[in-house]
Amino acid sequence: MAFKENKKLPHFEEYIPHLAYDSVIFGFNGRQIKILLLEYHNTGLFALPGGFVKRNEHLDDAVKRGLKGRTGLDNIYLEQFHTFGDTTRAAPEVMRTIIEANKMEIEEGNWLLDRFISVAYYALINYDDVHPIPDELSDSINWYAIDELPSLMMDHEKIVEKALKTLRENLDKKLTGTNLLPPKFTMKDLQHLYEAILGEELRRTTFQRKMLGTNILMRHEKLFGGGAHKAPYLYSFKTIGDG
Amino acid sequence: MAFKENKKLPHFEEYIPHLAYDSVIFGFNGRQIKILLLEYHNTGLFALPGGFVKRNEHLDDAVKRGLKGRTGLDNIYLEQFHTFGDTTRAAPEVMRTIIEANKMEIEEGNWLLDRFISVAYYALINYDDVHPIPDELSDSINWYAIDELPSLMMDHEKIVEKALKTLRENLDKKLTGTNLLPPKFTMKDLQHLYEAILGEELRRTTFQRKMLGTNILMRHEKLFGGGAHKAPYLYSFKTIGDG
DNA sequence: ATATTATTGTCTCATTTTGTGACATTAAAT
DNA sequence: ATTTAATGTCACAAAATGAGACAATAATAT
Repeated sequence: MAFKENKKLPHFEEYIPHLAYDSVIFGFNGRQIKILLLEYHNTGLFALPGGFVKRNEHLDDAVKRGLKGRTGLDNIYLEQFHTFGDTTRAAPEVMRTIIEANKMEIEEGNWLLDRFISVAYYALINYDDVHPIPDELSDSINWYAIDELPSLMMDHEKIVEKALKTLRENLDKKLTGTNLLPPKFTMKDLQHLYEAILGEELRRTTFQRKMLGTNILMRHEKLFGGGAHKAPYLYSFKTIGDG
Repeated sequence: MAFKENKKLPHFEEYIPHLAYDSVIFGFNGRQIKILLLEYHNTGLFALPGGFVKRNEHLDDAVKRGLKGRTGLDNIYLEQFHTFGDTTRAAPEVMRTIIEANKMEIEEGNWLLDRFISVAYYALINYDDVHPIPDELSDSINWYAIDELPSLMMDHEKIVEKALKTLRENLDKKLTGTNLLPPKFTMKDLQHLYEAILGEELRRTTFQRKMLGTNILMRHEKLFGGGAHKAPYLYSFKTIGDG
Protein backbone atom coordinates (compact mmCIF):
# COMPACT_ATOMS: atom_id res chain seq x y z
CA MET A 1 0.00 0.00 0.00
CA ALA A 2 1.23 3.45 -0.75
CA PHE A 3 -0.30 6.86 -0.97
CA LYS A 4 -0.22 9.30 -3.80
CA GLU A 5 -1.57 12.47 -2.20
CA ASN A 6 1.05 14.85 -0.89
CA LYS A 7 1.80 14.12 2.67
CA LYS A 8 -1.83 13.48 3.48
CA LEU A 9 -3.21 10.12 4.39
CA PRO A 10 -5.95 8.84 2.09
CA HIS A 11 -9.26 9.67 3.62
CA PHE A 12 -11.82 7.14 4.67
CA GLU A 13 -14.73 8.91 3.01
CA GLU A 14 -13.17 8.67 -0.41
CA TYR A 15 -12.28 4.98 -0.51
CA ILE A 16 -13.86 1.60 -0.01
CA PRO A 17 -12.69 0.43 3.39
CA HIS A 18 -11.03 -2.96 3.88
CA LEU A 19 -10.34 -3.24 0.17
CA ALA A 20 -7.01 -2.75 -1.55
CA TYR A 21 -5.22 -3.84 -4.67
CA ASP A 22 -1.64 -4.92 -5.17
CA SER A 23 0.17 -4.97 -8.47
CA VAL A 24 3.04 -7.13 -9.61
CA ILE A 25 4.59 -5.08 -12.39
CA PHE A 26 6.79 -7.21 -14.61
CA GLY A 27 9.52 -5.82 -16.82
CA PHE A 28 12.26 -7.44 -18.87
CA ASN A 29 15.73 -6.00 -19.39
CA GLY A 30 16.79 -8.48 -22.03
CA ARG A 31 18.12 -10.99 -19.54
CA GLN A 32 16.02 -11.04 -16.39
CA ILE A 33 12.42 -10.63 -15.39
CA LYS A 34 12.14 -7.88 -12.84
CA ILE A 35 9.35 -6.38 -10.79
CA LEU A 36 8.84 -2.98 -9.27
CA LEU A 37 9.05 -2.74 -5.50
CA LEU A 38 8.52 0.15 -3.15
CA GLU A 39 10.88 0.75 -0.31
CA TYR A 40 9.68 2.76 2.62
CA HIS A 41 12.19 5.26 3.83
CA ASN A 42 13.84 4.59 7.12
CA THR A 43 11.98 1.34 7.61
CA GLY A 44 13.76 -1.20 5.41
CA LEU A 45 10.37 -2.48 4.35
CA PHE A 46 9.73 -3.58 0.79
CA ALA A 47 6.26 -3.87 -0.70
CA LEU A 48 4.33 -4.26 -3.91
CA PRO A 49 2.86 -1.10 -5.36
CA GLY A 50 -0.76 -1.03 -4.31
CA GLY A 51 -3.54 1.28 -3.41
CA PHE A 52 -7.18 1.72 -2.68
CA VAL A 53 -10.36 1.79 -4.67
CA LYS A 54 -12.49 4.90 -4.72
CA ARG A 55 -16.08 4.52 -3.78
CA ASN A 56 -17.31 5.13 -7.27
CA GLU A 57 -14.41 3.78 -9.24
CA HIS A 58 -14.13 0.59 -11.24
CA LEU A 59 -11.71 -1.81 -9.60
CA ASP A 60 -9.66 -2.06 -12.80
CA ASP A 61 -9.53 1.71 -13.06
CA ALA A 62 -8.12 1.99 -9.57
CA VAL A 63 -5.27 -0.27 -10.58
CA LYS A 64 -4.70 1.66 -13.81
CA ARG A 65 -4.64 4.89 -11.84
CA GLY A 66 -1.97 3.49 -9.55
CA LEU A 67 0.08 2.20 -12.47
CA LYS A 68 -0.14 5.50 -14.28
CA GLY A 69 1.05 7.24 -11.13
CA ARG A 70 4.00 4.90 -10.68
CA THR A 71 5.09 4.48 -14.27
CA GLY A 72 3.55 7.34 -16.22
CA LEU A 73 2.18 4.76 -18.66
CA ASP A 74 -1.32 4.36 -20.02
CA ASN A 75 -2.66 1.30 -21.76
CA ILE A 76 -0.67 -1.14 -19.75
CA TYR A 77 -1.32 -4.84 -20.17
CA LEU A 78 -3.09 -5.84 -17.00
CA GLU A 79 -4.43 -9.10 -15.71
CA GLN A 80 -6.24 -9.80 -12.48
CA PHE A 81 -5.14 -13.11 -11.02
CA HIS A 82 -6.26 -13.60 -7.44
CA THR A 83 -7.90 -12.01 -4.43
CA PHE A 84 -6.18 -12.52 -1.12
CA GLY A 85 -8.49 -12.72 1.84
CA ASP A 86 -6.61 -13.94 4.91
CA THR A 87 -7.79 -12.51 8.18
CA THR A 88 -4.17 -11.79 8.92
CA ARG A 89 -3.97 -9.28 6.12
CA ALA A 90 -3.59 -6.33 8.40
CA ALA A 91 -0.39 -4.72 9.42
CA PRO A 92 -1.15 -1.97 11.89
CA GLU A 93 2.38 -1.91 13.28
CA VAL A 94 3.93 -1.75 9.85
CA MET A 95 1.53 0.93 8.72
CA ARG A 96 2.23 2.90 11.85
CA THR A 97 5.97 2.58 11.32
CA ILE A 98 5.71 3.77 7.74
CA ILE A 99 3.54 6.70 8.63
CA GLU A 100 5.65 7.73 11.55
CA ALA A 101 8.81 7.45 9.47
CA ASN A 102 7.21 10.12 7.35
CA LYS A 103 6.58 12.33 10.36
CA MET A 104 2.85 12.04 10.07
CA GLU A 105 0.28 11.13 12.61
CA ILE A 106 -2.32 8.43 12.55
CA GLU A 107 -5.07 8.10 15.08
CA GLU A 108 -6.13 4.91 16.78
CA GLY A 109 -8.85 3.20 14.79
CA ASN A 110 -7.91 4.80 11.49
CA TRP A 111 -9.21 2.67 8.61
CA LEU A 112 -5.70 2.14 7.28
CA LEU A 113 -4.93 0.02 10.32
CA ASP A 114 -7.76 -2.39 9.60
CA ARG A 115 -7.71 -5.73 7.94
CA PHE A 116 -7.62 -5.54 4.14
CA ILE A 117 -8.71 -7.85 1.39
CA SER A 118 -6.56 -7.32 -1.64
CA VAL A 119 -7.23 -7.96 -5.31
CA ALA A 120 -3.96 -8.71 -7.07
CA TYR A 121 -3.09 -7.86 -10.66
CA TYR A 122 -0.02 -8.32 -12.72
CA ALA A 123 1.13 -5.90 -15.39
CA LEU A 124 3.55 -6.30 -18.27
CA ILE A 125 5.46 -3.23 -19.30
CA ASN A 126 8.33 -2.28 -21.53
CA TYR A 127 11.24 -1.89 -19.20
CA ASP A 128 12.97 0.62 -21.44
CA ASP A 129 10.40 3.38 -21.53
CA VAL A 130 9.67 3.51 -17.84
CA HIS A 131 11.25 5.74 -15.27
CA PRO A 132 9.51 4.65 -12.10
CA ILE A 133 8.13 7.49 -10.09
CA PRO A 134 8.51 7.27 -6.33
CA ASP A 135 5.57 8.23 -4.18
CA GLU A 136 5.82 11.69 -2.83
CA LEU A 137 4.73 10.47 0.52
CA SER A 138 6.78 7.59 1.50
CA ASP A 139 8.81 5.48 -0.80
CA SER A 140 11.42 4.94 -3.46
CA ILE A 141 10.66 2.53 -6.24
CA ASN A 142 13.01 0.24 -8.08
CA TRP A 143 13.37 -2.82 -10.25
CA TYR A 144 14.34 -6.09 -8.60
CA ALA A 145 15.16 -9.29 -10.43
CA ILE A 146 12.57 -11.95 -9.74
CA ASP A 147 15.10 -14.35 -8.27
CA GLU A 148 16.86 -11.79 -6.14
CA LEU A 149 14.01 -10.19 -4.28
CA PRO A 150 14.44 -8.71 -0.84
CA SER A 151 11.99 -10.02 1.72
CA LEU A 152 8.61 -8.40 1.41
CA MET A 153 6.03 -7.31 3.91
CA MET A 154 2.94 -9.29 4.82
CA ASP A 155 1.97 -11.88 2.23
CA HIS A 156 3.51 -10.03 -0.69
CA GLU A 157 5.94 -12.82 -1.43
CA LYS A 158 3.06 -15.20 -1.84
CA ILE A 159 1.41 -12.71 -4.16
CA VAL A 160 4.51 -12.49 -6.34
CA GLU A 161 4.75 -16.26 -6.46
CA LYS A 162 1.19 -16.63 -7.60
CA ALA A 163 1.62 -13.84 -10.15
CA LEU A 164 4.59 -15.60 -11.67
CA LYS A 165 2.78 -18.91 -11.68
CA THR A 166 -0.17 -17.37 -13.47
CA LEU A 167 2.06 -15.55 -15.93
CA ARG A 168 3.72 -18.84 -16.83
CA GLU A 169 0.41 -20.60 -17.29
CA ASN A 170 -0.90 -17.81 -19.46
CA LEU A 171 2.25 -17.46 -21.50
CA ASP A 172 1.09 -19.30 -24.58
CA LYS A 173 -2.50 -18.14 -24.45
CA LYS A 174 -2.31 -14.52 -23.51
CA LEU A 175 1.15 -13.16 -24.15
CA THR A 176 0.44 -12.62 -27.80
CA GLY A 177 0.62 -8.85 -27.51
CA THR A 178 3.19 -8.70 -24.80
CA ASN A 179 4.50 -5.37 -23.70
CA LEU A 180 7.60 -6.87 -22.22
CA LEU A 181 9.61 -6.29 -25.38
CA PRO A 182 10.29 -3.20 -27.47
CA PRO A 183 8.13 -2.87 -30.58
CA LYS A 184 10.67 -4.67 -32.75
CA PHE A 185 12.79 -7.56 -31.57
CA THR A 186 14.69 -10.54 -32.84
CA MET A 187 13.71 -14.15 -32.44
CA LYS A 188 16.52 -14.51 -29.96
CA ASP A 189 15.14 -11.64 -27.86
CA LEU A 190 11.79 -13.36 -27.78
CA GLN A 191 13.35 -16.65 -26.81
CA HIS A 192 15.30 -15.02 -24.00
CA LEU A 193 12.06 -13.54 -22.72
CA TYR A 194 10.34 -16.92 -22.71
CA GLU A 195 13.30 -18.48 -21.00
CA ALA A 196 13.37 -15.81 -18.34
CA ILE A 197 9.68 -16.23 -17.63
CA LEU A 198 9.67 -20.00 -17.64
CA GLY A 199 12.99 -20.30 -15.88
CA GLU A 200 14.21 -22.98 -18.27
CA GLU A 201 16.16 -23.13 -21.50
CA LEU A 202 14.38 -23.72 -24.76
CA ARG A 203 15.57 -25.27 -27.96
CA ARG A 204 16.20 -22.69 -30.63
CA THR A 205 14.79 -24.43 -33.69
CA THR A 206 11.70 -25.75 -31.94
CA PHE A 207 10.98 -22.36 -30.45
CA GLN A 208 11.37 -20.60 -33.77
CA ARG A 209 9.13 -23.06 -35.57
CA LYS A 210 6.48 -22.80 -32.90
CA MET A 211 6.52 -19.01 -32.87
CA LEU A 212 6.37 -18.68 -36.64
CA GLY A 213 3.62 -21.28 -36.63
CA THR A 214 1.37 -19.23 -34.38
CA ASN A 215 1.18 -16.55 -37.05
CA ILE A 216 1.24 -13.73 -34.53
CA LEU A 217 4.55 -12.32 -35.69
CA MET A 218 5.26 -9.89 -38.50
CA ARG A 219 8.66 -10.04 -40.08
CA HIS A 220 10.45 -6.79 -40.80
CA GLU A 221 13.87 -5.71 -42.07
CA LYS A 222 17.04 -7.33 -40.83
CA LEU A 223 19.02 -6.08 -37.89
CA PHE A 224 22.62 -5.43 -38.92
CA GLY A 225 25.57 -4.83 -36.69
CA GLY A 226 24.98 -7.63 -34.25
CA GLY A 227 28.32 -9.35 -34.82
CA ALA A 228 30.31 -11.43 -37.20
CA HIS A 229 27.47 -13.56 -38.46
CA LYS A 230 24.26 -13.63 -40.44
CA ALA A 231 21.91 -10.82 -39.42
CA PRO A 232 18.60 -11.80 -37.83
CA TYR A 233 15.20 -10.51 -38.88
CA LEU A 234 13.30 -8.13 -36.69
CA TYR A 235 9.78 -9.05 -35.71
CA SER A 236 6.82 -7.35 -34.14
CA PHE A 237 3.54 -8.68 -32.82
CA LYS A 238 0.69 -8.46 -35.25
CA THR A 239 -2.11 -6.19 -34.23
CA ILE A 240 -5.58 -6.33 -35.69
CA GLY A 241 -5.41 -5.03 -39.21
CA ASP A 242 -1.85 -6.11 -39.96
CA GLY A 243 -1.53 -8.51 -42.87
CA MET B 1 -26.79 -12.09 -2.35
CA ALA B 2 -29.01 -13.78 0.18
CA PHE B 3 -29.40 -13.76 3.92
CA LYS B 4 -29.16 -16.59 6.32
CA GLU B 5 -30.37 -15.10 9.58
CA ASN B 6 -34.05 -15.49 10.30
CA LYS B 7 -35.95 -12.61 8.95
CA LYS B 8 -33.33 -10.14 10.02
CA LEU B 9 -31.17 -8.23 7.63
CA PRO B 10 -27.44 -8.78 8.02
CA HIS B 11 -26.06 -6.05 10.14
CA PHE B 12 -23.46 -3.57 9.03
CA GLU B 13 -21.30 -3.96 12.12
CA GLU B 14 -20.76 -7.64 11.51
CA TYR B 15 -19.68 -7.62 7.88
CA ILE B 16 -17.17 -5.95 5.61
CA PRO B 17 -19.13 -3.34 3.69
CA HIS B 18 -19.04 -3.19 -0.10
CA LEU B 19 -17.68 -6.70 -0.30
CA ALA B 20 -19.59 -9.82 -1.28
CA TYR B 21 -18.97 -13.21 -2.77
CA ASP B 22 -20.93 -15.14 -5.34
CA SER B 23 -20.71 -18.86 -5.92
CA VAL B 24 -21.35 -20.86 -9.04
CA ILE B 25 -22.13 -24.31 -7.71
CA PHE B 26 -21.76 -26.96 -10.38
CA GLY B 27 -23.41 -30.34 -10.24
CA PHE B 28 -23.73 -33.17 -12.74
CA ASN B 29 -26.75 -35.41 -13.05
CA GLY B 30 -25.16 -37.88 -15.46
CA ARG B 31 -26.19 -35.93 -18.55
CA GLN B 32 -26.09 -32.20 -17.92
CA ILE B 33 -24.05 -29.71 -15.96
CA LYS B 34 -26.31 -27.77 -13.66
CA ILE B 35 -25.87 -24.92 -11.25
CA LEU B 36 -27.77 -23.84 -8.17
CA LEU B 37 -29.82 -20.67 -8.45
CA LEU B 38 -31.85 -18.79 -5.91
CA GLU B 39 -35.26 -17.48 -6.79
CA TYR B 40 -36.64 -14.66 -4.74
CA HIS B 41 -40.26 -15.11 -3.86
CA ASN B 42 -42.75 -12.90 -5.57
CA THR B 43 -40.11 -11.15 -7.59
CA GLY B 44 -39.24 -13.52 -10.43
CA LEU B 45 -35.59 -12.70 -9.83
CA PHE B 46 -32.91 -15.35 -10.13
CA ALA B 47 -29.48 -15.00 -8.60
CA LEU B 48 -26.33 -16.88 -7.70
CA PRO B 49 -25.99 -17.94 -4.08
CA GLY B 50 -23.80 -15.38 -2.43
CA GLY B 51 -23.19 -13.63 0.80
CA PHE B 52 -21.02 -11.38 2.85
CA VAL B 53 -17.69 -11.68 4.60
CA LYS B 54 -17.50 -11.20 8.33
CA ARG B 55 -15.05 -8.67 9.61
CA ASN B 56 -12.78 -11.26 11.07
CA GLU B 57 -13.41 -14.12 8.71
CA HIS B 58 -11.21 -15.53 5.98
CA LEU B 59 -12.68 -14.84 2.57
CA ASP B 60 -12.59 -18.56 1.72
CA ASP B 61 -14.31 -19.39 4.98
CA ALA B 62 -17.16 -17.03 4.22
CA VAL B 63 -17.78 -18.90 0.98
CA LYS B 64 -17.57 -22.27 2.73
CA ARG B 65 -20.01 -21.04 5.33
CA GLY B 66 -22.47 -20.07 2.62
CA LEU B 67 -22.04 -23.37 0.82
CA LYS B 68 -22.54 -25.33 3.99
CA GLY B 69 -25.72 -23.39 4.63
CA ARG B 70 -27.09 -24.00 1.17
CA THR B 71 -26.02 -27.59 0.63
CA GLY B 72 -25.25 -29.01 4.05
CA LEU B 73 -21.88 -30.13 2.69
CA ASP B 74 -18.42 -29.64 4.13
CA ASN B 75 -15.19 -30.11 2.24
CA ILE B 76 -16.50 -28.91 -1.04
CA TYR B 77 -14.09 -28.43 -3.90
CA LEU B 78 -13.83 -24.68 -4.28
CA GLU B 79 -11.94 -22.47 -6.65
CA GLN B 80 -11.78 -18.70 -6.73
CA PHE B 81 -11.78 -17.45 -10.31
CA HIS B 82 -12.41 -13.71 -10.54
CA THR B 83 -13.32 -10.57 -8.66
CA PHE B 84 -15.95 -8.38 -10.26
CA GLY B 85 -15.53 -4.71 -9.64
CA ASP B 86 -17.82 -2.71 -11.91
CA THR B 87 -19.14 0.49 -10.44
CA THR B 88 -22.54 -0.63 -11.60
CA ARG B 89 -22.52 -3.55 -9.21
CA ALA B 90 -25.24 -2.15 -7.04
CA ALA B 91 -28.87 -2.98 -7.25
CA PRO B 92 -30.71 -0.86 -4.73
CA GLU B 93 -34.05 -1.27 -6.47
CA VAL B 94 -33.66 -5.02 -6.73
CA MET B 95 -32.56 -5.26 -3.12
CA ARG B 96 -35.47 -3.14 -2.04
CA THR B 97 -37.87 -5.28 -4.04
CA ILE B 98 -36.57 -8.46 -2.50
CA ILE B 99 -36.66 -7.13 1.00
CA GLU B 100 -40.11 -5.69 0.63
CA ALA B 101 -41.39 -8.92 -0.91
CA ASN B 102 -40.38 -10.41 2.44
CA LYS B 103 -42.36 -7.82 4.34
CA MET B 104 -39.28 -6.30 5.87
CA GLU B 105 -38.13 -2.76 5.99
CA ILE B 106 -34.90 -1.22 4.87
CA GLU B 107 -33.88 2.30 5.60
CA GLU B 108 -32.42 4.75 3.12
CA GLY B 109 -28.64 4.50 3.14
CA ASN B 110 -28.52 0.93 4.43
CA TRP B 111 -25.22 -0.69 3.48
CA LEU B 112 -27.00 -3.40 1.50
CA LEU B 113 -28.04 -0.79 -1.04
CA ASP B 114 -24.45 0.24 -1.75
CA ARG B 115 -22.17 -0.72 -4.52
CA PHE B 116 -20.54 -4.14 -4.02
CA ILE B 117 -17.36 -5.72 -5.24
CA SER B 118 -17.80 -9.44 -5.50
CA VAL B 119 -15.28 -12.25 -5.35
CA ALA B 120 -16.55 -15.17 -7.38
CA TYR B 121 -15.91 -18.85 -6.69
CA TYR B 122 -17.04 -22.00 -8.33
CA ALA B 123 -17.73 -25.22 -6.48
CA LEU B 124 -18.01 -28.81 -7.68
CA ILE B 125 -20.36 -31.03 -5.81
CA ASN B 126 -21.88 -34.44 -6.10
CA TYR B 127 -25.36 -33.78 -7.38
CA ASP B 128 -26.76 -36.90 -5.73
CA ASP B 129 -26.05 -36.21 -2.11
CA VAL B 130 -27.33 -32.67 -2.01
CA HIS B 131 -30.75 -31.48 -1.09
CA PRO B 132 -30.44 -27.75 -1.52
CA ILE B 133 -31.63 -25.75 1.42
CA PRO B 134 -33.57 -22.60 0.68
CA ASP B 135 -32.82 -19.50 2.70
CA GLU B 136 -35.25 -18.94 5.49
CA LEU B 137 -35.50 -15.35 4.58
CA SER B 138 -36.14 -15.00 0.97
CA ASP B 139 -35.65 -17.68 -1.60
CA SER B 140 -36.10 -21.10 -3.04
CA ILE B 141 -33.08 -22.82 -4.50
CA ASN B 142 -32.94 -25.19 -7.45
CA TRP B 143 -30.78 -26.80 -10.06
CA TYR B 144 -30.80 -25.33 -13.55
CA ALA B 145 -29.07 -26.84 -16.56
CA ILE B 146 -26.25 -24.65 -17.73
CA ASP B 147 -27.74 -24.19 -21.18
CA GLU B 148 -31.25 -23.50 -19.98
CA LEU B 149 -30.72 -20.80 -17.40
CA PRO B 150 -33.35 -18.20 -16.67
CA SER B 151 -32.12 -14.64 -16.93
CA LEU B 152 -30.18 -13.60 -13.89
CA MET B 153 -29.90 -10.38 -11.96
CA MET B 154 -27.08 -7.86 -12.33
CA ASP B 155 -23.95 -9.30 -13.91
CA HIS B 156 -24.58 -12.83 -12.69
CA GLU B 157 -24.78 -14.19 -16.21
CA LYS B 158 -21.33 -12.87 -16.89
CA ILE B 159 -20.14 -14.51 -13.70
CA VAL B 160 -21.54 -17.87 -14.75
CA GLU B 161 -19.95 -17.54 -18.16
CA LYS B 162 -16.55 -16.85 -16.70
CA ALA B 163 -16.94 -19.69 -14.20
CA LEU B 164 -17.66 -22.13 -16.99
CA LYS B 165 -14.78 -20.82 -19.05
CA THR B 166 -12.42 -21.24 -16.11
CA LEU B 167 -13.76 -24.70 -15.33
CA ARG B 168 -13.09 -25.74 -18.92
CA GLU B 169 -9.58 -24.36 -18.87
CA ASN B 170 -8.82 -26.07 -15.58
CA LEU B 171 -10.39 -29.37 -16.56
CA ASP B 172 -7.19 -31.25 -17.32
CA LYS B 173 -5.09 -29.65 -14.62
CA LYS B 174 -7.33 -29.47 -11.61
CA LEU B 175 -10.25 -31.82 -11.98
CA THR B 176 -8.25 -34.75 -10.74
CA GLY B 177 -10.27 -35.14 -7.57
CA THR B 178 -13.55 -34.00 -8.94
CA ASN B 179 -16.58 -34.14 -6.77
CA LEU B 180 -18.91 -34.05 -9.71
CA LEU B 181 -19.18 -37.82 -9.84
CA PRO B 182 -20.12 -40.42 -7.26
CA PRO B 183 -17.16 -42.19 -5.63
CA LYS B 184 -17.21 -44.98 -8.19
CA PHE B 185 -18.04 -44.50 -11.83
CA THR B 186 -17.50 -46.05 -15.21
CA MET B 187 -15.29 -44.70 -17.96
CA LYS B 188 -18.42 -43.77 -19.84
CA ASP B 189 -19.69 -41.73 -16.90
CA LEU B 190 -16.43 -39.84 -16.82
CA GLN B 191 -16.56 -39.26 -20.54
CA HIS B 192 -20.11 -37.95 -20.30
CA LEU B 193 -18.94 -35.52 -17.62
CA TYR B 194 -16.13 -34.23 -19.76
CA GLU B 195 -18.44 -33.87 -22.71
CA ALA B 196 -20.99 -31.98 -20.66
CA ILE B 197 -18.37 -29.58 -19.36
CA LEU B 198 -16.63 -29.03 -22.66
CA GLY B 199 -19.81 -28.99 -24.69
CA GLU B 200 -18.37 -31.26 -27.33
CA GLU B 201 -18.21 -34.95 -28.10
CA LEU B 202 -15.05 -36.89 -27.44
CA ARG B 203 -13.69 -39.99 -29.06
CA ARG B 204 -14.12 -42.99 -26.82
CA THR B 205 -10.82 -44.76 -27.37
CA THR B 206 -8.71 -41.63 -27.26
CA PHE B 207 -10.42 -40.47 -24.10
CA GLN B 208 -9.95 -43.81 -22.40
CA ARG B 209 -6.28 -43.99 -23.32
CA LYS B 210 -5.68 -40.47 -22.09
CA MET B 211 -7.45 -41.03 -18.79
CA LEU B 212 -5.71 -44.30 -18.05
CA GLY B 213 -2.46 -42.62 -19.03
CA THR B 214 -2.79 -39.93 -16.39
CA ASN B 215 -2.60 -42.56 -13.71
CA ILE B 216 -5.12 -40.82 -11.49
CA LEU B 217 -7.72 -43.58 -11.70
CA MET B 218 -8.03 -46.70 -9.63
CA ARG B 219 -9.75 -49.64 -11.20
CA HIS B 220 -12.24 -51.60 -9.11
CA GLU B 221 -14.68 -54.42 -9.67
CA LYS B 222 -16.91 -54.59 -12.70
CA LEU B 223 -20.37 -53.14 -12.83
CA PHE B 224 -22.86 -55.77 -13.84
CA GLY B 225 -26.42 -55.28 -14.90
CA GLY B 226 -25.88 -52.47 -17.33
CA GLY B 227 -27.31 -54.28 -20.33
CA ALA B 228 -26.73 -57.00 -22.89
CA HIS B 229 -23.02 -56.45 -23.27
CA LYS B 230 -19.61 -56.65 -21.64
CA ALA B 231 -19.63 -55.11 -18.18
CA PRO B 232 -17.45 -52.04 -17.65
CA TYR B 233 -15.02 -51.57 -14.81
CA LEU B 234 -15.71 -49.11 -12.05
CA TYR B 235 -13.10 -46.48 -11.30
CA SER B 236 -12.42 -43.99 -8.57
CA PHE B 237 -9.99 -41.13 -8.31
CA LYS B 238 -6.79 -41.95 -6.55
CA THR B 239 -6.20 -40.09 -3.35
CA ILE B 240 -2.86 -39.75 -1.64
CA GLY B 241 -1.93 -43.09 -0.24
CA ASP B 242 -3.75 -45.22 -2.76
CA GLY B 243 -1.51 -47.54 -4.74
C1' DA C 1 -28.46 -74.37 -23.94
C1' DT C 2 -27.34 -71.53 -27.72
C1' DA C 3 -27.32 -67.61 -30.55
C1' DT C 4 -27.81 -62.65 -30.66
C1' DT C 5 -26.78 -57.99 -29.41
C1' DA C 6 -24.45 -54.01 -27.76
C1' DT C 7 -20.73 -52.12 -25.30
C1' DT C 8 -16.20 -52.58 -23.49
C1' DG C 9 -11.02 -52.92 -23.35
C1' DT C 10 -7.22 -53.10 -26.14
C1' DC C 11 -4.54 -53.15 -30.16
C1' DT C 12 -2.84 -51.33 -34.64
C1' DC C 13 -1.84 -48.12 -38.01
C1' DA C 14 -2.17 -43.27 -39.84
C1' DT C 15 -1.54 -38.55 -38.85
C1' DT C 16 0.18 -34.76 -36.43
C1' DT C 17 3.17 -32.60 -33.35
C1' DT C 18 7.48 -32.09 -31.18
C1' DG C 19 12.55 -33.16 -30.32
C1' DT C 20 17.05 -33.06 -32.33
C1' DG C 21 20.54 -32.38 -35.30
C1' DA C 22 22.43 -31.00 -39.87
C1' DC C 23 23.59 -27.56 -43.17
C1' DA C 24 23.94 -23.85 -46.19
C1' DT C 25 23.72 -18.74 -45.63
C1' DT C 26 25.69 -14.46 -44.39
C1' DA C 27 27.40 -10.04 -41.84
C1' DA C 28 31.24 -8.66 -39.52
C1' DA C 29 36.01 -9.28 -38.12
C1' DT C 30 40.63 -10.74 -39.43
C1' DA D 1 39.76 -13.21 -49.39
C1' DT D 2 39.25 -15.92 -45.39
C1' DT D 3 37.46 -16.90 -40.99
C1' DT D 4 33.92 -16.81 -37.49
C1' DA D 5 29.53 -17.32 -35.31
C1' DA D 6 24.67 -16.95 -35.35
C1' DT D 7 20.58 -17.42 -38.39
C1' DG D 8 16.86 -19.57 -41.22
C1' DT D 9 15.41 -23.72 -42.92
C1' DC D 10 15.21 -28.44 -43.78
C1' DA D 11 15.25 -33.53 -42.70
C1' DC D 12 14.59 -37.23 -39.89
C1' DA D 13 13.43 -39.46 -35.22
C1' DA D 14 10.44 -39.79 -31.44
C1' DA D 15 6.25 -38.97 -29.15
C1' DA D 16 1.48 -37.86 -28.91
C1' DT D 17 -2.97 -38.07 -30.88
C1' DG D 18 -6.69 -39.44 -34.30
C1' DA D 19 -9.36 -43.11 -36.10
C1' DG D 20 -10.73 -47.49 -36.82
C1' DA D 21 -10.68 -52.75 -36.12
C1' DC D 22 -11.59 -56.58 -33.29
C1' DA D 23 -11.99 -59.99 -29.77
C1' DA D 24 -14.25 -60.42 -25.20
C1' DT D 25 -18.38 -60.67 -22.66
C1' DA D 26 -22.94 -59.85 -19.95
C1' DA D 27 -27.62 -59.76 -20.64
C1' DT D 28 -31.42 -60.92 -23.69
C1' DA D 29 -33.89 -63.58 -27.12
C1' DT D 30 -34.53 -68.01 -29.16
